[in-house]
Amino acid sequence: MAQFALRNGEILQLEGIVTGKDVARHLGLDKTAVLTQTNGVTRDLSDEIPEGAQIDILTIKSPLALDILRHSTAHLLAYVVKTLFPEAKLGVGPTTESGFFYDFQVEQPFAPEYIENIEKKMHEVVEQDIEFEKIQMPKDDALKIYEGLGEIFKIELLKGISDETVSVYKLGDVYDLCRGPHFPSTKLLGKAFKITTSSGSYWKGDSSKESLQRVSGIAYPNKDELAAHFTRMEEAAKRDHRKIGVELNLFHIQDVAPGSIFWHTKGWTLYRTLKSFIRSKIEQDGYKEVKTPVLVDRVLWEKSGHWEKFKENMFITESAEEERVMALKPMNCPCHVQIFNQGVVSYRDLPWRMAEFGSCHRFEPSGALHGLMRVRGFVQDDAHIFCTKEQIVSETKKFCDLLRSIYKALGFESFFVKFSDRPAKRAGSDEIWDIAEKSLRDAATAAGLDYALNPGEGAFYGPKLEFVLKDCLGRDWQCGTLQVDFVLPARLDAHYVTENGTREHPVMLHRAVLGSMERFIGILIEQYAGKFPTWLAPVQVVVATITEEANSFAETLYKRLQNNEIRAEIDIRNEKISYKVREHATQKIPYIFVVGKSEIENNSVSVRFGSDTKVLTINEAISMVKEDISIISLTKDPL
RNA sequence: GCUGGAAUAGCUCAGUUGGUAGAGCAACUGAUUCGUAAUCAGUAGGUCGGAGGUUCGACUCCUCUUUCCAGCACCA
Repeated sequence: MAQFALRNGEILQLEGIVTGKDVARHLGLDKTAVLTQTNGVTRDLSDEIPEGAQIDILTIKSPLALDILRHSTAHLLAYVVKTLFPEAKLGVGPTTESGFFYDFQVEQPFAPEYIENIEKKMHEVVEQDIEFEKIQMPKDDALKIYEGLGEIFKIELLKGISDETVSVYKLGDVYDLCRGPHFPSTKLLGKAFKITTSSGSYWKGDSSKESLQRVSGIAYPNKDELAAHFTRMEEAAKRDHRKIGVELNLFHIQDVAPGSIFWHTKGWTLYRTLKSFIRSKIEQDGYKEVKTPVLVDRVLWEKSGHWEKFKENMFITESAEEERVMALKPMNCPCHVQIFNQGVVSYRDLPWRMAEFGSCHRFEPSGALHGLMRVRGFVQDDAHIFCTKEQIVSETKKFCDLLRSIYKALGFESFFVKFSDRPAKRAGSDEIWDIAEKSLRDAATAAGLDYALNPGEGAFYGPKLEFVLKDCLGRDWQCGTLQVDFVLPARLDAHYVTENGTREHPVMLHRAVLGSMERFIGILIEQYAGKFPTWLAPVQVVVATITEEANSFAETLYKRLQNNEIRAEIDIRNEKISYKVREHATQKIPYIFVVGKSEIENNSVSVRFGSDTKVLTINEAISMVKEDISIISLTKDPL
C-alpha cells in the first residue's frame, strides 16, 4: 500500500504501481485530468508516481496546463501535416506567448487553402480522441526509427542529446521526439485553437541552413479566452502607429523613399517637442551637444572597423567629378572621436559627455522595414561619454537614472533590460572584455536594474545594456542602449593625458535614451493611441465658434493662446458645433475651447477636456492649459 | 535578403467564367447661423503601383519589377 499526499493535505493510499491516471480516477477527475504535478514538477498523467510523493491533478483549467495545452496542440498540428503531407519532414514545434508553431520542410509551401484544411482536420482529430502515447526508449532505438522515416531534423536533434534514454510521443502513427509532458489525448485539447499564419523560417533559426515552412496558431483553454485574444488583437491594431500616423496627419512613407519618413507639420511638431525635452534633460546632466557630418570618407569607416563588418549595410556615394568614395554615416561614434581628437585632452576634462541628434542612414534589409520602428534614415539621440575606467560605473549609473526619469516622464514606468555580453566575432582581447563586462554589470547593479542575460549579443567592440519596449502588438523594440567600448578609441587614436602626464586611451560609453527618434515616436503613438499628453500634443487647443458672430472673439482668444506659447488652432468654419467637436475629438486634440453668444457676453470660454465641459474665465482657461503643459517640468527634478 | 500574401479616388473598401471602373467618408461649391461626437444639396476626383506579353479587347490571365503586410533572418 503506497501513500501519497494531496495538495489539500489529505493522504491517499493506493495499491500497486500508481500513475496520475489512478489518482485522477480516485478523485473522480478521470474525465478532466490532463497532467499531474508531482513534487512540484509537471508530468504526464501516465507517469508512475513515486511513493510518498506530493501529487496534484491538473485539469485544462489549471494555469500550469496552458503551456502544455499549446505544446500538445503543436503536436496535433504535426500529426495532421504528416497525415496530409507524408513527405513533410518535422522540425520543431514549441509554444509561443499565446499559442504555438511547428516548422516543417515540405516540397511546396502551404497555400492558404491548405492552412484552412489543416485546421479543419485538426478539429476532426480532436473529435477522434487519439491518445498521446509516451514511449521511453534508448536513444539508439529512436535514431533507428527516425532513420527509417528519413526525419533528418529529428536525427540531428537526437544526435545532440547526451541522455541514453529519450522520450518519444506517438500520436497515431507519428513519432515526435519530445521531452513532454503532454495531454493524455486529443479530445482534451478542446476546440479553442486556431491556425493563424504560415510563413517561412530557417532550421535552427539560421539563414544559412534549410528553409522551412512555419505554421503558427493560437490556443486557449476555452472559446471565450480565444475570442478575447482576437478582440485584444483588434484593439491593438487600432493603435498601430502606421494607421494613426495617417489618421492624425503626422507623417507618411512612400515608394520613392522606402524606409524614410516624410514628417508632416503635426508629426514634426511632436518630433521637435520630444527633441527639445531630451535636449533640456541632457543639458542638465552635463552633456555638450555637437553636430557632425552626414557624408564621411570611407577611410574613417575602414579605420573604425565598420566598413569591414557593415559595408553591405551602408549607403555609399558616387560622384562623376571625384573618385573619392564617401558614405552616409551609419552611426556617429567615429565622428565624435574626431572632435575629441582636436587638441589635447586632460584627465581633468573627463568625463566628456558629447551628445548629438545624429542623422544616420543604414541600408536595412527590405524585410526589416516597419513603419517608424525600423527605418533606413533616422536620428539617434546619441552621446558618447569619454571617460576613465574608474568612471564607467558612476557614468553608467548616472545614465540609467537619466533614462529612467525620461521614460517615466514619457509614460513608460516599466521596460525590460537585457545585458548582452561578448559575441563570437569581436575586437579586443579577452582581458579587455573581462573588464568591460564586469564594469557594466557592476554599474547595472548599482543602478538597481533588473536585467536578463542575452549571451553573445554584444556589439563587436563591447558589451551592452539594451532597454526594450513593446509595441501594441507585443513585439519588442530596443530603444535605449549603453555600450562600453575599449576598442574604438584605440583604433581611432584617441588619447588623454593622465595625472602622471602619460597618454592613455579613454573608455567610450556609447549611449542613447530613445535610440531612434523615429522608433520612439512610433512607440509613443501606440502607447497613447494618438491621444498624447498635452505637452506633447501637436495641437493643444482648438478654438471653435458656434456661430460667426463669435469670430472676432475667437480670434482674440486664439491670439492670447499663441502669446502664451500654447499650440492652438482656430475653427471658424460655418459648421455646427457638434460637427466641429466630433472632428477635433477624433483628432485627439486635448482641449476644445467653444465660444458663442453666452461666452462673448460673459467674457468666458466653454472648455471641453476629454468629455468634461466647464465654463471658465479666459484667464482660468489659459492657466488650466498651461498647468497641464507644465506637468512635464516636474520631471526636471532629479529622481 | 527568404517564404507567403497584397497593391483600385486623399482614406476605408466593392468590382469571378477577360467587354476600358463604383460606394461611404474626406475635398470643393452652394444653401443652412446652429450650444458640445456627423445639416442638406450639388460638383469634382482614378493610365486600377510600374514595364512587358497573351488577346479583337486586360483592373481581371502570364512574366518581370517596385512598394507594402505577416513571419523568419538581420540590426554597429
